[in-house]
Amino acid sequence: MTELNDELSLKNYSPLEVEKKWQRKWESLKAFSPNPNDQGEPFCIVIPPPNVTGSLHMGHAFNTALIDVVVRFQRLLGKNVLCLPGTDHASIAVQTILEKQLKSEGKKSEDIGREEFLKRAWRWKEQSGGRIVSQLKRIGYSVDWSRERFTLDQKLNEAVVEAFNILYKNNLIYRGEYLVNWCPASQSAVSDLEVEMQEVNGHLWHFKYPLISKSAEKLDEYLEVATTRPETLLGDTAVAVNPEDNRYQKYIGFKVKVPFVDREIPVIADSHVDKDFGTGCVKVTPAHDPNDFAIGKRHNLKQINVMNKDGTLNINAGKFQNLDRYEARKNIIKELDNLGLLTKIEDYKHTVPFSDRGKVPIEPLLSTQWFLKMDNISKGCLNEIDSKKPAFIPQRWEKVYKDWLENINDWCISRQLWWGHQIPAWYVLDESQDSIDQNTPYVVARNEDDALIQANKQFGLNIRLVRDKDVLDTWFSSGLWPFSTLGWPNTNDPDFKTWYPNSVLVTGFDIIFFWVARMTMMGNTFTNNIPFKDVYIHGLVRDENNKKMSKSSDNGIDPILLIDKYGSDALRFALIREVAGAGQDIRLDFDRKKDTSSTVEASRNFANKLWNATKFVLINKTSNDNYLFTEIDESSLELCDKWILSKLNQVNTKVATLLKQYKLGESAKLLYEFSWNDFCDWYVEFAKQRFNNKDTENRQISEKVLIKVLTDILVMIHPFMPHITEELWHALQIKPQETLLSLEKWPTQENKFIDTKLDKSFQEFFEIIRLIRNLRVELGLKPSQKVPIYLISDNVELTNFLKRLVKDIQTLTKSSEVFIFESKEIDKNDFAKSFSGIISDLEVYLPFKDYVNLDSLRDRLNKDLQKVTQELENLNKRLSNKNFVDKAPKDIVDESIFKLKECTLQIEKINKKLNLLD
RNA sequence: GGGCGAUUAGCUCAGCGGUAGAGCGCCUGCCUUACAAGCAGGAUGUCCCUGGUUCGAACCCUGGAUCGCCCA
Repeated sequence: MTELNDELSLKNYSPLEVEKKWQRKWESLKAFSPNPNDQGEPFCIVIPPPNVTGSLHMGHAFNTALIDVVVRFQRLLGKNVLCLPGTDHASIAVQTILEKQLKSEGKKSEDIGREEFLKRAWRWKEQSGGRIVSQLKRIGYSVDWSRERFTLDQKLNEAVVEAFNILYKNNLIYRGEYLVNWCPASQSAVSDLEVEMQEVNGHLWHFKYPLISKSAEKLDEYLEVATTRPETLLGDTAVAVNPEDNRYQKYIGFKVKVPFVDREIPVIADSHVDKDFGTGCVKVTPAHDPNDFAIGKRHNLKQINVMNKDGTLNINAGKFQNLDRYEARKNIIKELDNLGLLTKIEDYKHTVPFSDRGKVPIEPLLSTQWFLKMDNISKGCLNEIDSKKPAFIPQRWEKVYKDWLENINDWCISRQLWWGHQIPAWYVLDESQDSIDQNTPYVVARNEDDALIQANKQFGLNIRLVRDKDVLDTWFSSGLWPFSTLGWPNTNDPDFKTWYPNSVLVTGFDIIFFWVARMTMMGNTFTNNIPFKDVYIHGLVRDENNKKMSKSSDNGIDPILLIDKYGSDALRFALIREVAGAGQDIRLDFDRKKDTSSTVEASRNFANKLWNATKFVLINKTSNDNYLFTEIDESSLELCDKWILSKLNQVNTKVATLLKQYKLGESAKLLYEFSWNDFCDWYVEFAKQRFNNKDTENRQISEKVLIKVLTDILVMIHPFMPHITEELWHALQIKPQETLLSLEKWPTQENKFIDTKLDKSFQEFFEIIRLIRNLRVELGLKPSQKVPIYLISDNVELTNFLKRLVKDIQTLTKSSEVFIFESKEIDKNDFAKSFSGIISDLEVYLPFKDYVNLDSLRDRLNKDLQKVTQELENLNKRLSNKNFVDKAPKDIVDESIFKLKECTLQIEKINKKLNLLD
């Protein structure tokens, strides 16, 4: 044995050591850095980039595990696989963190200026991003680190600028004044998707506006309105009622007076007003509410903005100027009450939009922003859906994707932040001008020089340029990720040519809109291609209380905790084994006090099992000769060899098929069962018996089969548990040490070994072994006590089969001797007082009169009798049903008839035995 | 209001037309020279309820209950 094997056979499984070793080796060998010219069909996954702010949580670990299984499997299939890693810059999140830091220093971002701010941001990115990369490496991700990308890399930045220019040139980008979701915390617009609706306990305040008639006379009548946001009344420009509403029809065309600001506003009719909500009268604030904005457009209402960007009220709020929006609300209610205008306060549960990042209520605010026109772009993707571009797995998510594309709104892509891709638009000012408003002309270009040339052409030479301060939504650049990472806009880049479109996108369902849809739209627009063939959607990791793990609810579990305890292989396997269903969420049983998880522990135990099975093989291997790995000569195989090879090849076929369909959980379970139950529990035990024999030829065959099966198991499990399988595979010295299992080939499926009839025979055989073991337990025999057993049956096929396995029966049941007879060969009366069991057409006797407790024997037989009788009844019922016999498939009917016969026979035998006892 | 998912052993979940499974936990016995991170046995279920389709339903279809998610 070599040093390596010595080491292994002495040692216990220590995941961390093994994992560190192979992670280093893979990296130093650049094992996963492919060349575009390598042979093999190209296969490419670009990972969903985690954002640099975070440290990794279990959700990332899950996503990573899934991707890595797919990628490693495809590599084993011989494809030219690229798995490209990276991170995204997360504009808002980073900005928020940095501003917090600054605040603790008593500073604001304006104090240090954009340049210094960005320096800090980059510094911070280096730290934080580094942490994520090291975490990903500890999971064992087989990505190409040499191609790692970051959304703000020079190249990717160029791609963003190019994309913006193309879109602008095609009239798809415009600058306009719209109601946007304003986050007063981060002081930036955010997109619809970054808004989360939350139910809050609020109030519905009712108050009345004094009416003024058409002839401008002040009436002693009032119109009562109800609102959840009284402070917005300062910006009201109308009161609307439903035209069908009899109560208010007469007032249409009248005016009301808005208190505090003394503005007279019209009473208008709009069919969108719900008669039954509140009082049926709606105050209309076009500058502060999306519905009102729409009403305002329909009726040409003025838009009066009463709020500053930090959530305080502005000059239009009159005496409430400079108050915070919630402070103002209190004051206004109080004063309305003083004026006798407040009529009612109701408790009211309603949903309020919150900023995802800022965690404060969103303020719908009128402002000038950049927008991307979506209708044509989304239509392009909708047209591809029917041809399964992309193909969603599971398919039901296609509907979610489609619905969103069909009901899409224009995308507000500008953010009032510094960290990100600055918008490549320059405002054109003449020398004297220094302020920019919505009418200021601008040019869009690839850089400032080009912008100047353009601007000079259009506006003459006496101008100066000021670049737009805003940056683009992070998802704008993420949308380009599948191709910007591969060299786009240079479509001649070998990476792009080889690996685009990507093969599959693997991601959580929570990100279908943010990401999947944006990528398909961008991809389709810029490359005329949906950027990936498949989209494999998985569930979310939830905590022990079924809550989604997230930073904000502080329930995240650091995967590194579990990796430290059980190893990455165990964590990966556990996560995947839990995900057999079609994209269900997984709940991780994690004990927060002890940092333990029984699911992950079970997977670690499985890894340990593989470790020890390999140890067993190494210890018993008699030679390092290559004969062990040469082709197996079928004629020399024993029954159990044939059986395990049959199983192996079935498992191989099934697992390969399942993996191609992204049924990772199911394949993991199958491999677990086969390795543990078939290989370790049974085949290794068969082998032991043969190792005790002196027959060296037989022994060598067994060694050969052991190694063949174990090797295949290691290869097939490798995508799930890459480190331990790589270690064990090397320990077996199947190939020269410099080769890697990671770059090996998936085992060939040899159908000639598949023998389902043999499988059935062995199933029966195992049942017989179990029966004998049971009998021994019931007899109270100690494990060390060896007794003879008698097997009696008139089924010659069965007895012949069993005769070939006599030695195995003996060792597996710890019997001193095994006798197999046909009933005519013996006198059953000799066994009258023996302890016995019956299984289909076989009787088992343990002739130990001294031990026999007749009552317990009778109990056992009666119990069996009851069970079989019940089954017989069921079968009888079934078969006496004419409809069943006529309509059910023939094999089902035949099977029932066969079972019926078996049952009858067995009952007969049990009864005979019972009679003998009496 | 619209849509999607879940409901199966004490717990976490598979199964999705032929009469119920796994892991963990639990009970019994074993340190059997690969493995106590183990071995051998064992117990445990109106498969949420209700109709229907079918020879046959945990599985398909009606309706409902409970929980969760997404969109408005």
